Amino acid sequence: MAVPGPDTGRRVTAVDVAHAAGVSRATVGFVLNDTPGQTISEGTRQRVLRAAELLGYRPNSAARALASGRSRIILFVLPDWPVEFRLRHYLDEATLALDKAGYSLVTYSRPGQVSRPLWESLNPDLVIGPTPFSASDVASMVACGVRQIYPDPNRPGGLDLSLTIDSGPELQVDHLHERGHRKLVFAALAGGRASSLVAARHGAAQAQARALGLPTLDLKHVDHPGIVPAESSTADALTHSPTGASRTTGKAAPTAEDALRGWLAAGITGVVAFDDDAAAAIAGAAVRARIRMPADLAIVGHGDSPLATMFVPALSSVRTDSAARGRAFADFTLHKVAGRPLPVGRLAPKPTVVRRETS
Amino acid sequence: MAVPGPDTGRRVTAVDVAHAAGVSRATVGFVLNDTPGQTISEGTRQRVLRAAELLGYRPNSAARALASGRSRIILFVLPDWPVEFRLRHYLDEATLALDKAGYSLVTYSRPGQVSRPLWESLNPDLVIGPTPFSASDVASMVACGVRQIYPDPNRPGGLDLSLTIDSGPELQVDHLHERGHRKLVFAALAGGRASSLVAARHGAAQAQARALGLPTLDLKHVDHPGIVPAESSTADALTHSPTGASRTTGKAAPTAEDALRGWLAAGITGVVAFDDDAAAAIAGAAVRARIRMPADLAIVGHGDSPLATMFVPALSSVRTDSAARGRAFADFTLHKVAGRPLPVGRLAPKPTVVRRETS
DNA sequence: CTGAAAGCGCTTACAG
DNA sequence: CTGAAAGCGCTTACAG
Repeated sequence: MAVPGPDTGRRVTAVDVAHAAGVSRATVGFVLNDTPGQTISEGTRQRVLRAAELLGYRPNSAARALASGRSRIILFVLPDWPVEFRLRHYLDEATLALDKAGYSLVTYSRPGQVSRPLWESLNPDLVIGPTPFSASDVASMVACGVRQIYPDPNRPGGLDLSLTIDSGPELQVDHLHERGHRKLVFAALAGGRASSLVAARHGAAQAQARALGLPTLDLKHVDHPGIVPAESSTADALTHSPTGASRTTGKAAPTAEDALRGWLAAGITGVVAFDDDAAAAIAGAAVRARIRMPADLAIVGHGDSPLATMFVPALSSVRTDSAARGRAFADFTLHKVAGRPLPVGRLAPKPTVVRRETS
Repeated sequence: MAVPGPDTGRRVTAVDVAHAAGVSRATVGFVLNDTPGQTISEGTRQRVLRAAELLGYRPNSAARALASGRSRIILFVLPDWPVEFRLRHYLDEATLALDKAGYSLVTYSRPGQVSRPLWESLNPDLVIGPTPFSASDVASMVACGVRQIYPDPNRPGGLDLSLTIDSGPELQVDHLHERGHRKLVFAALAGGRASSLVAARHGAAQAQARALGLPTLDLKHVDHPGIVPAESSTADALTHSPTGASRTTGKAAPTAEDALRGWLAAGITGVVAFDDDAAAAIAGAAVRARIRMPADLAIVGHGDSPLATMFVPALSSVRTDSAARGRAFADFTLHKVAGRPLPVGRLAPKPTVVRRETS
């Protein structure tokens, strides 16, 4: 009888390990899963472990999922909007922490209408995303046996663990305030798809401005040719031309430089940018308009992307500890799948302002 | 007897559908899977389809995978290096095309040493990555029953479908050549992790320079404070300070501006950048050194990232049709899982140069 | 301390 | 044209 192994075609199963170790199949499972409530003699344990190692045994996860009813897979549905640069650190840390607990993290960016969303083929134990799922998505997940969904469709209103909001906007406002700026605007790129996130960050910045006794902090949209607009929001759009010359716009939109000068004329001296892309677009327009930074206009971005250090002038920006947030995410997830209540008083990692040349 | 459905806790199975449609369980499978070689009467077919629809039946993918031995999952292992901005378009298109054929695409960025790599929990039919897998990874995949691995570990040497190399470097050289530049360098950021990709692109650029009768195109590494170096490559490093003032470097490295002037003094007028980050770092140094672009120095990036349009001056860059490449990837994958040979003469989508202000 | 056995929900020859 | 039945490789009460 050929011993199954890396050489033969057939995959090694628990039966093979049981044979090799001279025990029953169930015992193999007990040893390998550290099943509680079983008392296995140390000798048996070692024999099983050694046999499994020797044969290169890997449990078949489909069989395991079918028998146990749990896949040990966590599905993370990525947001629609461009993901921040540091998401990878975040996910790497979360993956590591979940792996230690025996879970696998799968990230999913769902394009348009697929016929089989990933939760259908993966049978995840838990699905989590940054924004609420549509009713039909929830129904589909439930039909696929997903036990836990976050944000919880039964308690709409918000995430238990905020993946999208940090205290960045507050910090941006504080920073500009400390440096003597009083009249601020909140600026985002027109055509970005993260409208809910823009609104949330703008709201947070506004609240902080109010708390500091500053005037109302308006939301301005900044056009940029590199960005394809999703919906036109021409109201307060600021058009930016890459060359300052080759403009073919039909509408008589003000040039970016003119608009910026308008801001300055209105007494605005500080810009809270939604993200570093918006900060760069505005800083670029300021460079072309020969507006001095930070003397005439101060700008603080959000995300601390490579763009912030690359840009000339280098962009001040808010940095978050992505790795710590990734671990917090894993922590949240593990508590949920285990059905344990979340410990109270856990601290979200605090972001910091990295000051560079624009503030 | 309660009819199982969205309301009851129990998940709907094929047995429920069979009951509702008044047929056997096997027939349900035949209808839903369009099993070839079965002749089902139209009436039966419709009854089954309607019952499945009504009950919201979703096949249990774990059971299906266990019984059939195929998971219909494709695992895409992301490269180690920062992924290009347009990867998302690429993956979205690939996901869509694979979905149509009944397959799911899962992307995987593996952090450090996890105890259970994703191919262990997913049982993918095929694993594909941009660079060859280590021997231990291959062994692990084989032990987990992965049938197909690309790049093929048995035929080392390269990908059948190039995910990493396009004809971008050739185009960059052509573009600079057309615009009258003769002495060029190839520049990458020091500390980037994509060393194999840097070498490949540099090689392609060099070959094209040779074909055009240009002098040898050296590889230069550019330091940038925003990038954490993986390995030090101090040999020909170019240090870039974000403020031009607050430098605390111990070593007496030349300033970025000085180094750039060195290039100019050596007669170099064109830079083929590995990616847009490298292009931006060099363009930024040029701005600070008051070197005119493209009059004194022309730069062409690669990837056409948002950075290229954001930067001042806006960066010329090579753009690839990511969506078309994503479809080509799906096509490749589907041929492989079906065991069909790849049609010959398929064309990789051709990239183009987007000329902006640096060339 | 260990094993025999049922069951998870499918697929797939095989038999009518 | 349709159904009865074995089998995929696990987990998990249950019985010794």
